[in-house]
Formats: sequence, C-alpha cells, structure tokens
Amino acid sequence: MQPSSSVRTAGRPFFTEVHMKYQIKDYLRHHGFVGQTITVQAWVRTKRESKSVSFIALNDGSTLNNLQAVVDAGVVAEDILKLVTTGSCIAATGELIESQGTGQSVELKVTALEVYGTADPDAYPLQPKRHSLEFLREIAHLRPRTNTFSAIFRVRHTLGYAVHKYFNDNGFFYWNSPIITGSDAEGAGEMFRVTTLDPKNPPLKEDGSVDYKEDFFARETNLTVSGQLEGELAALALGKIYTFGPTFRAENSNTTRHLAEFWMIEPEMAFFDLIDNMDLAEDFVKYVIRYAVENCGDDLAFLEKRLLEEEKNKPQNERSPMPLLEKLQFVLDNDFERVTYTQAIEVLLQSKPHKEKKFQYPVEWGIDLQSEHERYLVEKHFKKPVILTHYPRAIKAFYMKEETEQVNEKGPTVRAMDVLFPGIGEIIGGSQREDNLDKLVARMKEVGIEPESMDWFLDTRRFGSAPHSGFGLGFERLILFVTGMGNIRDVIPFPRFPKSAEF
RNA sequence: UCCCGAAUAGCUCAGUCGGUUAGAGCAUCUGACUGUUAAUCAGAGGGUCGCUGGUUCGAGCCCAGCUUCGGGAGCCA
Repeated sequence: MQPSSSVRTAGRPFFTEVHMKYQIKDYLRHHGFVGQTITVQAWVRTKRESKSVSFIALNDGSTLNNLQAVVDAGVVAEDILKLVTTGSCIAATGELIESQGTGQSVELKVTALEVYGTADPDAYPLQPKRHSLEFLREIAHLRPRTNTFSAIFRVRHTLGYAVHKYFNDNGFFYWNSPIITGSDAEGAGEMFRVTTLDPKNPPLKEDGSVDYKEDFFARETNLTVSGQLEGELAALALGKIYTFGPTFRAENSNTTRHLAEFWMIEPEMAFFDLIDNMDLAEDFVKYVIRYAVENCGDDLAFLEKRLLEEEKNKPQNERSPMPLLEKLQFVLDNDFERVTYTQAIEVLLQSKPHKEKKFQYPVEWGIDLQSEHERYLVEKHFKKPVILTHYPRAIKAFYMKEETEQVNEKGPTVRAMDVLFPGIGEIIGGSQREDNLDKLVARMKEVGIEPESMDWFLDTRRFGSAPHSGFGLGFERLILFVTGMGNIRDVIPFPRFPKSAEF
C-alpha cells in the first residue's frame, strides 16, 4: 500500500471514498508516510513527562507496536495534556518524522491533540506493568487493551480467516449447521436446554412431567453439541463442506482445555475414506499454522517472549521443550506419526512408566486412553503430533465405520482417528462414517439410541448413501497451541465455563 | 464432580512461634528533571487480611463450613 497524496492532511476525502482509515500498523510499515501530516486516533498506553517534552505511547490495536507521540512543552494546553493518562483515548495530529531518539524508527511530532475519552487513573485497572492472567480474566472486557490479549486475538482472527481460506481454496462449501437442535441422541455430552416456558410455572402433562408440546418449538430443544450430523447431510449433497460455529457443552468441566461455549470446525467429505481424512486433517492444520506464522510474526514473537518470561520461574522439567516459533516450525516440518490404537497400546506396554508402574491407570487393549497415556505417546515417545487410528469399536461413537480390512484378533475396531498435540491432547477427533443403513441401525440399537428418533439422519443412508468421512477440530485448542497459552479461557474473548458467564 | 494448593493495599507479593501501631515493589497523587522507552529522583495518601462461625486473655496466622481462584484428574474438542 502506498499512501495516496489525498491523505496528506486529515485525509477526509480519501477516507470517505474507501471507508477506510490508515492505522498505526500502516504508518509504521510504510516509509512513504514520513514527512506527512497525519492524525492518529488511538489509546494511550503510557505517558512519560519531563519539563520540556512529553512522550505518549499510542496503540490503536492494529498492531502490537506503539507509535510514539512527542509533545513539546507549550504545544498543547496543560489542562488538556493532563487528561492524557494510561487508558485514555486521543487524536493526535502532527508530522510523522524520523525518530530523534533511539528505540523506534518514526514518531509523531504533535501539533494538535484532542481527547476523545478520559480514563480516571484511580479507577482504570490496567497499569503499565505486568498483570496476572487471572486478574485480566476478571476484567475480560478490558483484556484486549493489553499486549498479550490483543496479540492473542489478532492471532485468533488470522487463524479463523485461514480456516475459511483453506477450505474455500480447496473446493469446500461453508455450511451453517443449526445452533438450536431438537436432536438429543448425538451423545457428545450434556446439553443446554432451550425453552421459553416459565420455569416457575411450566405447563404439565397429566403425569406431572413438563409438557414440551406447549414450548416454543413444541418439543424439547437444546443448544448444539456438534454440527456433524447436519454436516453429513450436506456432504452427501454438496460433496465437501465444513461448518465453523459455536458449540455448547453443559459438562461440569473445570480444566484448562474445556469451555462450555467454544467454536468448532467440522469438515465432512463425501467419497473420503479414513486415509483421505487423515491426509486432509494434517494438511489443513499445517496450513492454518503456517498462515499464522507468516502473517502474525510480531504477535507470535511477543507471545514467545512472554512464555519464556513466564517459564523462567518454573523448574526445568515443566518448561516448554522449545521456544514457541521453533515449536510451530517443527510441526510444519515433520510428518505426523500415524499409529493404530493397537500399536499405541504395544508402545505403552513396553514403556518405562508402565514397567515401573508409574501410570495411574492400567494399560491394556480395550481401555480408553487416559491423559497420561496420550501425553507419554506424544511428548515422550514420538515427540511430535500423533494420529491414532482404529480404536476399539466399544469405546467410540455409534456412527463410526467398522474396520473390515485390518482385522485385529483382540476385537473389532472402527475407522476412527484422533490427532493428538503436545501440551493440548486431542485437538482433532474424526472418522470414516458408517454408510451402511443396516449396520448403522444395528449399532444404534446396541448403544441404546432409537433409530426412529433420527430418521432424518438415516435417510442419508437410505437414499444414495456414499462412503464419507469428517472430523472436528476445537478452534480454541488450536489457538492454545499456536499462541503457547496455557489456559483455554485466555484465547476466547468471553469465556463461558461452570459458574461463569459474565460480560 | 474428585484430589491438591491459594485468597493480605488498585496490581504483584512478604508477614517468623498466635502478641501491642500489618509491610515492600509497582500503580496513583504532589514536586523535581532538556529526548523518554514499564523513564528517573524525592515526598504523600491508600487495608472489613475472601465470607461465616469457633478455639484463645489475644487470630492475618490455629480449627470447621462456605465462596472464588489456580494446578491435576474425569468428561471431551
């Protein structure tokens, strides 16, 4: 971008034309602005004063970097300058010049200054100093004004954009699955009920139970726990689709990697088998990570520094094995390790912690792998992302296709795949879907789901069924990995978790 | 939900064996300073020690319950 001559002063005509304004990011990046008179509208990070000159660090959120405004004594009335405090919002007009001091390349030599909004220093909670993440979580509405959180949310945006770009560029259609669902058989977790009935005085049936026929939708409805089933309908019509939307789980989960409201990306593809599915998952994850690395360099470098700082006080064995950017590059440069569940169990049985009885949970074929087992595989044994496939049928969802080619003497397996990331655990869960109507119905009956209740879903198998696959990726878990943050509540603007839905 | 730990100034924390008036750094305010980088220097103000109850002559400190937060586990993405 080259600055147009029409922005030489306040630039009104130019801005009006394109509905766009230059931001600090532009002024810092393009040398062509030097010598021009500009107006910068931004929030004050710090003000440093001496008798003859004041320095104001300005940040407008467009970039991690501040623009330094220099106010010579007498240029701005004292009672105005007094209102310029940390957190206040101002418009500063002046010439952008080569910096007269060290530490920045350009600075704004202020000739006029307007205060948009003051920030009472006694009341404004953000100080020009380090705050704990826990404290900032309590003021989630002001978090984005900090370096750390503005960086996180710029990375979050970039990853979200990369998701849409990847799928669009590869022939996928963006499909909006419903947020309110009447389906109660998805089995993915506890659900939030959606109702307009009066909780104090709901209409009752003769047997005393609530009569949902009287409710808004004339049936029990909940917030979605997954868009997969609706996504399957789309894949069997449009070919390749993905959903990217909010997902709700009413589980009483109090961990650093669970939220009650989170965003999930669920691609679903007709004519994809398990191998195609794995190939897609790996290529997709690498693409969006690479996109963030290439487009969020400043922010990721800052987050890497922050992480190093934070881990300084930790013992060696609790620190990250490599700096953030190196870790991301390592993931991009290496193939994910693909192993079957049966092979993984073998590895665990041969492992030191198993032989020394260090695992809290016993290892044997048929168990659901525990966190400690996944961590050993990913962080100690393979030391890179792992795709685990062919889990025992008994521990996986009803819709997964049974494996008929790689038959295992220990028991039936399904064409499932989980992608495990170091420090995060399961970041992707997916499978090839059971496309045979009779087998699917039989399996539903086995696990206690009434096939009639999901007749609409079974129609996909009844009419023109096709082999297909898909997976779900937790968007916040991806952001955790890319930003190096430790708590999922810090990578979503307004985290919802048990006992917390403020802001 | 389970296990472990924590809660002291606006923020981050110290507070010895239960003892008299609860401290520091940063922030804030006032003043000083010719270019600072989380500026520096001097001074000042700032506390229901999470809540409720108990033990004790006396509780920030000991005990119980509750609340919230952190770490781990389960559920999962």
